[in-house]
Amino acid sequence: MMTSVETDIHFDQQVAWLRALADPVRLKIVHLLAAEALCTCHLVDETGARQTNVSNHLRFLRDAGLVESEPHGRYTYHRLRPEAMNRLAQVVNQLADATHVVQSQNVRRPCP
Amino acid sequence: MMTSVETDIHFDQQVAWLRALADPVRLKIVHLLAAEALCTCHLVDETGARQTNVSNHLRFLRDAGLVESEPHGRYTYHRLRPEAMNRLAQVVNQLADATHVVQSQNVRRPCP
DNA sequence: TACTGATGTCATCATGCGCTGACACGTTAC
DNA sequence: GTAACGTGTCAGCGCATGATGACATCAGTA
Repeated sequence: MMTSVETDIHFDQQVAWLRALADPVRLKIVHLLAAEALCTCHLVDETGARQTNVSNHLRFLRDAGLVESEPHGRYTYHRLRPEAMNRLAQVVNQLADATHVVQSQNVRRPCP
Repeated sequence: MMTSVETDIHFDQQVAWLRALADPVRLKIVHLLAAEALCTCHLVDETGARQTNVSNHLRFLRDAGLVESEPHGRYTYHRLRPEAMNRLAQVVNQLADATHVVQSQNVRRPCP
């Protein structure tokens, strides 16, 4: 049984993940990284965004826990973190599943 | 084989869904609606937000295609749209699955 | 060693987002 | 019919977000 603090932390984590994905450039980056690990310069080419902007977005994604980065000489490789992507998928799946139950059984709270 | 236009529409739809969920109040509303259909007044009570703010958020969720609303006398019931939640879940699942492949096979693009 | 290249940090700015409150409109209760 | 209630729209405001460019730092090359 989750306490209120644990629930809040988990909820805030969900918001952070979703915010991270809610920007077009960042979502594009995540789609690209879902196919292969890439350097910043690859992401700059693929997205068409300025290098500094890509760097800012990657910072955001890292802070949200979705991406990890690793220096490789003068280059930096970025990849998605599977466990974070999994947990996000779990949340969304639970919402989608619950939505079906609510609809099929027409669950609703009575009006006051 | 999707054309570029179809891809863009689909991508924009993803961004719209994610933006809809990326606000704390809206995510809270979605969690609540995943449990049961609710009136605006219920959502006002549960979220603690102003009625007009809840109304604004519901407009946003409807425009994103995640929620549908239906008048019920002086009340309005809101519910999540299962097909939209499903499609969102699919997108996130695909990203999570692909992430595992990239990691287990260490797929990466060579540096320039 | 000097120069080039990749990348991240910092500061700044314009725009858009989220919140608020007045108000209009439809429904319900008396 | 009138008043109360529920809700959505509109307009306005303050702040956060996303983009930009200068610059610093580190790695690679000649």
